Amino acid sequence: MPNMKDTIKTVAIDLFYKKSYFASGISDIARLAGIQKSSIYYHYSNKEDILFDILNTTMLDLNSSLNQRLEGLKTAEEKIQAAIESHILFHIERQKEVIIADSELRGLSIENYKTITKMRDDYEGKFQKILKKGIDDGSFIKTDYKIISYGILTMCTAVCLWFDQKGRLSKDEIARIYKGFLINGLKKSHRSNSRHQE
Amino acid sequence: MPNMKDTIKTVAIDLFYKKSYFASGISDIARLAGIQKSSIYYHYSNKEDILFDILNTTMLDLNSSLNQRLEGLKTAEEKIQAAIESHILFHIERQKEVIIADSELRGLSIENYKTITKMRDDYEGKFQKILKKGIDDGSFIKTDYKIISYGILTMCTAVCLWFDQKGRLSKDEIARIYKGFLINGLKKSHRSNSRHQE
DNA sequence: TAGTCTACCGAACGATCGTTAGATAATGGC
DNA sequence: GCCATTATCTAACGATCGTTCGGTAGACTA
Repeated sequence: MPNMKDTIKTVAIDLFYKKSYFASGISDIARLAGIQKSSIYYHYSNKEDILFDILNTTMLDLNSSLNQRLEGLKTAEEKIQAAIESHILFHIERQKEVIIADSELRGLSIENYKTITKMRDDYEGKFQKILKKGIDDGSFIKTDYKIISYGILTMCTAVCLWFDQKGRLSKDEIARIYKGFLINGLKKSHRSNSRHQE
Repeated sequence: MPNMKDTIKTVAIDLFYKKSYFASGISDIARLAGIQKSSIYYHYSNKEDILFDILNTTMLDLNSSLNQRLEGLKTAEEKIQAAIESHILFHIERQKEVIIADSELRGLSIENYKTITKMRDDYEGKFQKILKKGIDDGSFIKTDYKIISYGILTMCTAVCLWFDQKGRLSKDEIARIYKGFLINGLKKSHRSNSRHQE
């Protein structure tokens, strides 16, 4: 017997994912939750409040998921691999929510928008810190770590857009393939100086 | 003196980009175009028709942009570099439209949806063909070319989300950085067999 | 048993939605 | 000077939007 607020949130995630935030009505949510639309306002103060609740918990969970995964790791290579894995797995496991988080920020008021983007920027910052460290200590190729962090993050984020539960590859296989490809791209190639190799 | 249909399309691109398709009203478009909302229906049969027009021309242009850029190229490495560059530059030059194309497919009817996704799949197919060729002839590392094609495409697609006209890097620099990173990731690393190197 | 709180309901609010109908003014061909 | 076409207008349509209001059944508290 789950409480009604959770039910509302769950059906809202479903609707926002399928139809987008603005195309989903309060009455749609109410119908799927099995209550009258006015009852929604007992649990949430307005429509945007539902969206914010979804985005907020998603970002919180994403962040703590990363922190947990990074605990105890030392080298930049270990860390970036763990971060990539954490990011990919979260984006598969929480597919609907992260798709909403990526596409519905325009539904937020200015203050709420700032709250969410602040969390996103902090999260990105952790990836950038790892990359910078790896470049500085010579384990990664010299490159623009900010731009590359965007690249890595968006590449792994987009997994949520095409991942198919019944597809050919499991989430762990996808994480492994991407980790390998990205690490290969980050590490010094045969063409550059080979001080660290051989 | 541009014609009104183009004006409508231009302001619609602006609005859909800023506020999303469903949050933008016909009256918004009309106001910005300087006409009454009923006049919209002289040029477009309904709201979705405007969206489809935007997505359709965007996909057509994206495709012909790639075809042009690939002309005359032979090796997989040349081709994938050219394809990456074409993709990135297009996503910077047509920033607003590609963002709409990436997020507003849910606004289309089933038939229109099929038309657009067909074009997108054909486009993706060209990247996959190049990657497969490069893997088969030994110039790229053995990897899952479908998954990697998604990765490369989404990574380069997402440039449109963070690129800033007044930012630190020009579009050509970004294209160069990404090309370098991705090629490095695709080519055999120092750790694998080195038959092709030295 | 009276009062309070929780979780909902039904009905209505004004505003806006996408769309249509019919009128009109300007233009160009015959 | 007449007719058709083009491009726009005003006015209105029913439907739906997010939100608010007052009411109420049931559970818990004193």
